[in-house]
Amino acid sequence: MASVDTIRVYNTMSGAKQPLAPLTPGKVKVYVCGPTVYSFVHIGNARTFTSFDVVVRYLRYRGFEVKYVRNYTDVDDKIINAARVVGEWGGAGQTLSVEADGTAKWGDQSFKWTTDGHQLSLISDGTVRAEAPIDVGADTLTLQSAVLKRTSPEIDAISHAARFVREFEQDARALHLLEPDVSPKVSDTIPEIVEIIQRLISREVAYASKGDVYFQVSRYPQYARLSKRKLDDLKAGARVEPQDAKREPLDFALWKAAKPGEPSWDSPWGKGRPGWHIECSAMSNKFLGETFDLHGGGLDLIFPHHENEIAQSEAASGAELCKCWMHGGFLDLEGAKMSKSLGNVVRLRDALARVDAEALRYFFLSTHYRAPLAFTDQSLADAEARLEYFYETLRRANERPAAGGKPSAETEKWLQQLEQTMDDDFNFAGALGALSGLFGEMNQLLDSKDKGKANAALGGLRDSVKKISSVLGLFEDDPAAWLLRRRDRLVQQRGIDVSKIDALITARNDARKAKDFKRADEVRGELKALGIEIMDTPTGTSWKVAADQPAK
RNA sequence: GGCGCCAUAGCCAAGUGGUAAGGCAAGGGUCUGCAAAACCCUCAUUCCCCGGUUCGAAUCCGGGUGGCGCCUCCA
Repeated sequence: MASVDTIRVYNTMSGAKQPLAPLTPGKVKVYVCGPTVYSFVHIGNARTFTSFDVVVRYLRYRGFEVKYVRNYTDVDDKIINAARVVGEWGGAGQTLSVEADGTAKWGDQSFKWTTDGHQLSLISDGTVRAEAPIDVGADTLTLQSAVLKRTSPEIDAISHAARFVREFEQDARALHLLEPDVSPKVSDTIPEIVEIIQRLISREVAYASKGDVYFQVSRYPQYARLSKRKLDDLKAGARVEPQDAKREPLDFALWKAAKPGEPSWDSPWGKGRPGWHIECSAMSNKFLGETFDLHGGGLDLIFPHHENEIAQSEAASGAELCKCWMHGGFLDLEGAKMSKSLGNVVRLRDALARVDAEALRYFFLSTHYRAPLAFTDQSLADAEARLEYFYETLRRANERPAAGGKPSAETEKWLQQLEQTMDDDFNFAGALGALSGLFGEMNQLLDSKDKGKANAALGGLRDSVKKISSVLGLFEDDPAAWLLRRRDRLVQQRGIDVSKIDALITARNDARKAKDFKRADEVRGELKALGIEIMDTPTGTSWKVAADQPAK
């Protein structure tokens, strides 16, 4: 094992890379902000989770014992709001059907929807088509001046959240995300949350007011040092809702008094539920202690989520929350960050139906985790084509006798390059460069005339690829199976008639046997016109779907 | 308005003081009955523009221009 004190990580707090230097040598404690489970996760979430998945995998590859915690926020305004509108709403002779998956139907029109708890917005083609104010107490919606009453039983927020925890788990498996060591939920952490809030009150940085509890930002002078904001600037933009029981505009809720129909728990301040940020303070403290090594999340969590987390945790414990703050860059869709309020969001599940999971991972790894990444059909198609190259190479390598063996000097060089580049703040794109070198070498060996020598070298190379595979979460499938599955998917997407292809290939091979090459080439042309490429190999003729158009 | 990030070939993208990784596309070649795949070669005297520091800058500093993000829920 190479020296492991060379890993450097960019810390948002300092704005610079720093040595990893774990609190306990050889062990790394990682906390990643997981999904708020109000609906299906989108590909932007998926990118962030994949980034930290690779970070954890790499640290383990480097010999660290990693404790990886990624939470589920299953108690939250967005969940409550979503659960409240999901279901059937009737009136005016029409039915509004609001589905948990984020789609809605009004008559024969289809929409995506969002809600802020006060109104339901129906969106199509990125434009809000209708807004329906919600009358919570009366359980009615007003859509285009028609008053709609709920006609299906309301889903409670907790089971709505539980469903999307399961959906997330399914997506995570499909994306080959490692299971974290602990995946805590807010609903399982209420006592710890209450306890930390009590401590904040006793330290006089928090106060109870009308059943709510607020963190008093002015009592925590170090506030906003992660986002590097000036308190005066924040005050200028702070919102004060009339019903708020806050002392000062910047104060934020640790505990919210229960409103009718909301999930709630008993507390010293009456029935209520945690505010948005406190759960991460409680969960990280419960499973990783007062101070841990790495805290990850998307760029957009810096303010206010992580800022508030720091304030709560550090005010409560008096200790530094974490040594290094890592933030993943956004995934851009059509030149802009995906915006839920406009409904231009691609769900991970939909993306996985179109493109191979490992191709999606490869795409996520094609640039540095902190840089923006544009989600386009072309880049996805490129990723899948590249993955096909890797798998084709591995398939060929698998046909050789499985001879163990030491990695060649050449292989060692590529491995070293991969480690060097990953050591420098997990440079994914750099790692992919080293990967290309490795596969180039493998193909050279596979093409080599000196089979004995090649097979010996191939053994060591294959082991090296396997190691890298575990780091990147790529090439986890059987190569032949992957290639076949991809072909099947393309066949289905393009509506290709396989029996026709088989017949044409047979016809061509008959022609070839008869040395009628003119006819054989004609058949090749016919197949080409169908979007099929054929390969003559020593073991027969195989075919694939030409990748001449982006995967749709 | 406040704060911050980014700008490298036709496209995607590494590189943060020592003379431009890698991928796609393109052109040439090897192999092949012909192809495909694979492999080899070629493909940025130059890193948005203008100044400055330095023996030396894509990399540091100053000033522009262009794009994006956060400041409200967001991965």
